[in-house]
Amino acid sequence: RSAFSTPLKQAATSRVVLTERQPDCQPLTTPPKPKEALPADPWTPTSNLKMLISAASPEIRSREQSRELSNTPSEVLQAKPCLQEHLSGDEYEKSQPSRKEKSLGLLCHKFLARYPDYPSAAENNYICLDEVAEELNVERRRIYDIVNVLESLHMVSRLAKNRYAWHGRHNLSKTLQALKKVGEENKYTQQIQMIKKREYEHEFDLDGERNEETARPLGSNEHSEMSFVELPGMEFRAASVNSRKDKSLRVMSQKFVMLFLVSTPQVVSLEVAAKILIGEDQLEDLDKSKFKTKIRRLYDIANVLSSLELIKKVHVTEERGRKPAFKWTGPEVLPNVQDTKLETTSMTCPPPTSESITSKEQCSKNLFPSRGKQNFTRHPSLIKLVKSIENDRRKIQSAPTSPVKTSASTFVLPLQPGTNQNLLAFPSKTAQVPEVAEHQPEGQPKKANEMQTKLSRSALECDLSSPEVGPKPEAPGTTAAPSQQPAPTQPLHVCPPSHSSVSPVMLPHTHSAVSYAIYLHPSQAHTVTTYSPSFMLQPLPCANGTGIKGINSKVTTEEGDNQTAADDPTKSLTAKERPPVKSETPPQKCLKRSQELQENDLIKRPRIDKESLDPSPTFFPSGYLIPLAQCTHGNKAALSTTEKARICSLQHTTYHSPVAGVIPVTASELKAVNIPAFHITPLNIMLSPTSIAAAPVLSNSCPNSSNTSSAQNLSSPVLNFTLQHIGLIPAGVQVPANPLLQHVPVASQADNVSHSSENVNSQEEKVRKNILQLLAGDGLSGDYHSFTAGEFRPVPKEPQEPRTVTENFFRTPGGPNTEPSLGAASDGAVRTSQGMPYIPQRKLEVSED
DNA sequence: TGATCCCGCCAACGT
DNA sequence: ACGTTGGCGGGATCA
Repeated sequence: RSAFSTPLKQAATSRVVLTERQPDCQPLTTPPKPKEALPADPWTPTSNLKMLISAASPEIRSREQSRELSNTPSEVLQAKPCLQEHLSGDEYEKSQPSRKEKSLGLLCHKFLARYPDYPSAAENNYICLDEVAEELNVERRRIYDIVNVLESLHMVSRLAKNRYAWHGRHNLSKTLQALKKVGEENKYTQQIQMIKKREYEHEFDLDGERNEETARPLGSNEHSEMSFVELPGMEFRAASVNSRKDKSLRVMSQKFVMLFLVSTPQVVSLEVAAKILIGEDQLEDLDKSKFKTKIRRLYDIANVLSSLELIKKVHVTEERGRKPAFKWTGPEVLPNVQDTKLETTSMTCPPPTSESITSKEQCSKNLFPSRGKQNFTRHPSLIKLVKSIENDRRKIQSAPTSPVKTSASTFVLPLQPGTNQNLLAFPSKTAQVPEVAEHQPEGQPKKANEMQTKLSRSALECDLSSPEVGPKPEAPGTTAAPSQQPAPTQPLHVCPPSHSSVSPVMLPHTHSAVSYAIYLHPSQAHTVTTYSPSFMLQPLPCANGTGIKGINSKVTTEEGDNQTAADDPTKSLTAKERPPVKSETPPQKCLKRSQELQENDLIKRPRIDKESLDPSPTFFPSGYLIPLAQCTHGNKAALSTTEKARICSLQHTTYHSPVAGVIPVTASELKAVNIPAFHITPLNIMLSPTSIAAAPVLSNSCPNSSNTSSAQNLSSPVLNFTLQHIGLIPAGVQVPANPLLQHVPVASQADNVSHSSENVNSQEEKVRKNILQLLAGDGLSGDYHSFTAGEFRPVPKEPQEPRTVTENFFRTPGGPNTEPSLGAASDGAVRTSQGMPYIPQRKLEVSED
């Protein structure tokens, strides 16, 4: 718990405030980054506002702020309480803050002003909901709204009960990449078009015919509920959070963002968004109230996103009239992320040893309160293991027959059909194999492997080098000396991720290096089997620019700034946001390469995908993406780096099932974390293999998944490969001996695995068996669940740590969870989505208010 | 009016 | 049983 509860308000400077706020911060750590140093006024409501204002980008909300804030500073708000007493009724009322002053957007600004965009790794920015609510003078409920949205962007993660960790924008680029990817996989673009088309049709020929076709696709698709998309790293928290059915805000927020990222003009009208999000749209009859509610929620989300300056409100004018819409003003999401910068260091970094320990300890302190040592202990063994794994992997890859490119392979989360757990998958911790159903058919040519390998290298380099994807944390001026803190490597903890593969599906990264894990609802899982056709459909996946179907829209912002074209994202970026991120030059090369590869793959593979399409098509992946946790999971990060490289190379495979989630951490993450080179220590490397291993394809196949020929397709080599990895994985996981991990429930069979590497072998065997079974078809059974990683919680010493995982993730039927299936699910029934025809475009104009 | 969206009831969850 | 989360939608404000 935070030590301080004292309100900062009064005397501190904004900066100070921050610092104080975070009791937990380590002294050493650099001070919070104050974004531009703010004036050091006493902390008064007013000052607060000022901060906000200054902080706030002018573009967004400028109007409101200027109006509201400037004129009636919120002083009123805070001051009021005192005044109130004296005032008579009317006066009192007058003094009351207007509705606007209480807006979520404003509140969000205040909230954001409290934390640096790019907090240094060292500092732990803990957020205590109670405190915040109190300080901001709002009910907690409101804070939840904000936090939930921030969480969807992985800007915060939940640590424990009333507590969240602030990550700022470090993970933002990754998150966005992941979201974009998922959005593409979901075919959101098509869905949007569909909707528009329908509307269009409606206009003219009222119902005439928009029969099923039109309707269908939509319904089928989205319906599914999604889960949350998580980035590797942040998962822990997610896990806990996810356990619940997070139905809305979080997920809705991610979906909403996805819409922006996939749509060409990057302008999304509320109406369309609501329909898609409802997914449900089942069949047309949206009921009004539902729709209305959705819209309400979208406003809530939009307000927060606006405060983050990721979107801004505009109006789209169509024939019908003006419709409220939002335009994306956030950073462009590049397919790949990569920066150069640290890589060298990271690569070079010496293995962790004593020093690492230190760092690690810090980490653990922050993130995981008590455990650290253990991990280290295991080191050596792990290393060996890793190496061996690596070797194997190499062999495999190089092998002529080399199995399908690993990249392609994906693991699917096996969710039980009935269960609700939406999200599960945890990458990390346990590896349970069981569920895996089949692996995917994608028989992709292997040649890719070779290339990949090569690429991977380069990619790695890139990744490594570019530490920050987005985040460059260091705020100028800020104290932090990233270097100082060793990265918290807690290597140990990390490991797990790979295994987790089990549950989560690993997606090959398409262009982006980003990895994410998607959690699906069980129901979805079935459906999902297929790969997303989207790729196929869209030959030009990435293009952000001109879109395919563009609507002619004119966007105008209020301020009249760049409003016009909705598109140039570049402009919009704020300096703050984009800090380091964009420097992608070097990386770009990598990207290009990877893309090229991808393209090739696409070309090659298309057929397969198509096939998959037919059957029951749609799947919309819904998931939650988790970014790597920064410090927390330093290890992972390390792993990820390696993987990343691979991924990078591999990415092409877009097609995977939407469901899958990628676990691997990206280099960027590391950067974000500010983890020093350490991460890359041998351990990491070692791990990476594992993580990679995870990649092997296993798709949860639905039993019926016609498309996937998974089993059949597996080549023995592949199978072996897969098995090996799988087997390894578990071992690896355990090795780390991270307490957390340990707890994680392992697959029933696997569970025994001891942490030590030695045990691995036996374990492997088990695993293999399981896998085989799965392949055979057993896997489908819903029983087993995924495991998860534990979540990290700050609280030291609580024994329960592990609990989260178990409980949440593993809920078994019968338990509390059994919840009503999502309504959606039922209807979600499958509808196939076929490619959507392009919709005739209408003219739209976007205007500002 | 229609667009926004604050407010807070109350259920699901967690402890 | 009680505290935390957060879905949800009535109805107040705004434009």
